[in-house]
Amino acid sequence: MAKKETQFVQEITSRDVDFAKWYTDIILKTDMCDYTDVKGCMTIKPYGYAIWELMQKEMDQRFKDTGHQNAYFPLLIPESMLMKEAEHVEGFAPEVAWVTHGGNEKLQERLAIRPTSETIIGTMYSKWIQSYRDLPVLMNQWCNVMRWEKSTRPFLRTSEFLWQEGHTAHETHDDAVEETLRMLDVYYDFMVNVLAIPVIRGGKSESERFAGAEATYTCEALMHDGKALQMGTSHFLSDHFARAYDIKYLSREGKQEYCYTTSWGTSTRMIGGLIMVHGDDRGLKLPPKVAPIQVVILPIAMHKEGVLDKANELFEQCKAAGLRVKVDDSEQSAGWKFNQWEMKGVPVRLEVGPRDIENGVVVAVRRDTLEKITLPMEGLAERLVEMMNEIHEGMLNAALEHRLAHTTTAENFGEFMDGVKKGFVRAPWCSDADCEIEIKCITGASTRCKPMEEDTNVEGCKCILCGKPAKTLMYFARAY
RNA sequence: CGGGGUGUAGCGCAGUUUGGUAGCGCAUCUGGUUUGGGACCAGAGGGCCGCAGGUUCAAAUCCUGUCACCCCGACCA
Repeated sequence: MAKKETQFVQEITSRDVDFAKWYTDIILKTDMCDYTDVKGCMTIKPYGYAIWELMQKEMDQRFKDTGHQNAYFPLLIPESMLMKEAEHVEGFAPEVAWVTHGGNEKLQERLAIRPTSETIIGTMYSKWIQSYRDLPVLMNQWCNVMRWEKSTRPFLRTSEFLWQEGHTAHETHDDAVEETLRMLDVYYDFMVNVLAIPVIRGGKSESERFAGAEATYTCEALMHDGKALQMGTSHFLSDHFARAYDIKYLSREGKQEYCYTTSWGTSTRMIGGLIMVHGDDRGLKLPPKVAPIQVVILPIAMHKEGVLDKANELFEQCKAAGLRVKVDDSEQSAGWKFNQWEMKGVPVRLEVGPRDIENGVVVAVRRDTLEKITLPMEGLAERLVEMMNEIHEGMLNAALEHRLAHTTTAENFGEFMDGVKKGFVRAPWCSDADCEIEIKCITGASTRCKPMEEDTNVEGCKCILCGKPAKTLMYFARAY
């Protein structure tokens, strides 16, 4: 017994001992991804990609439900096109990868590999939009983008990554703001109700804003090690890009007006968030809605008569109930399979052995609580469907509890310093960019967001660092 | 981009100081016994020692260059 436990520890580094090593152990050993020899790029293997596909499906449905359509725009952006919005260029220039040759010939104009598509989509929109009757334009693109990052980490920050970027154009300022917030809410709904990650919605500080945006809203999650992760952003671009890319329409009053545009995106980075929020020393822990396998059936002593048949019977029953289910009839010892599927994060494991068959029951083991529950075979699938919801709720609550336990409200700088070591810190802040930089230098914490669901009125309070009158309550944290 | 570290079988590593036939554990394959928390016995396969130059009779080992990855900073809409 003792020996077996030791062997397990050797396989995955303990989460509390070395969080970074634990993270890479999990993604490599659960077959989610692999490194390639291309700088900062990774291969997403079938198990990781299956999770992404489930995320895509859930998000895409939400985009459709809010009136958006999918489209596809080119990977390569001519340099001159990219250069039109000054602030945008300045923000992205350091991380753009360039195509300089076509075959053997040097190109007259370099082509940027898209770091994001505002510029090329803006260019297309200017051709497509003529009249207020064409508005709003609500499109989304599923694609890859490339940003030449200096340091990379699988899923969290890679040179190339998969994402979705929504781009919309509207008649009025208010319409665009409304869209920006609507999509933030779609993200929130997705993260809470699909990923079981309780995120904080809010506005970014000026310096953390998207290059060229008037306002950036974010969903911020707290990882188990107390660092924050920006899970998704929604930008109100005002008429900045419309002016740069000449997106104009003839108004109801017969005048040429600039559109107001938005953009919003989420990426495979969320997979990293999923791991770091829910995972434990046994490995991955997947919320049922994005688990490629929701129920794994393990026949015990499977060569004994009737065992495999019963397992397959249960498989059919679960499948008919709409569960993603698998029978593991591989020639491994039962103990090995237990650990393997726990590591892969499968929400429920069913054990079926001769003893169970005799008694007309199966043993179900929940991945989130490791609780063993004996269930009658009768009505099993229905019970499991319910259990999926219970697991989702359980995981969401556990993550929320962890977040609340690692969120402090700082009244002085000493409390701020202590709080930053633990997780989120709520503090009154002057909104000054220099003060923000200083806080980051001293504590390593950056501003995460001005929360939308909390009272941010700090009238009469002083800024946590500089002591000047505070303008707002702000969330701070060290971040990925 | 600075400071440190690592590249040897699918994974984890030894061997490098002092040049001399490529090693270990796990995994894999074959056959058999097993299976309720990481099973056992017997046998087998697997390598351009990151890549490119150089020194040498001889290089995983010494020298030069280069690439990639990891950690700490800086950077990161």
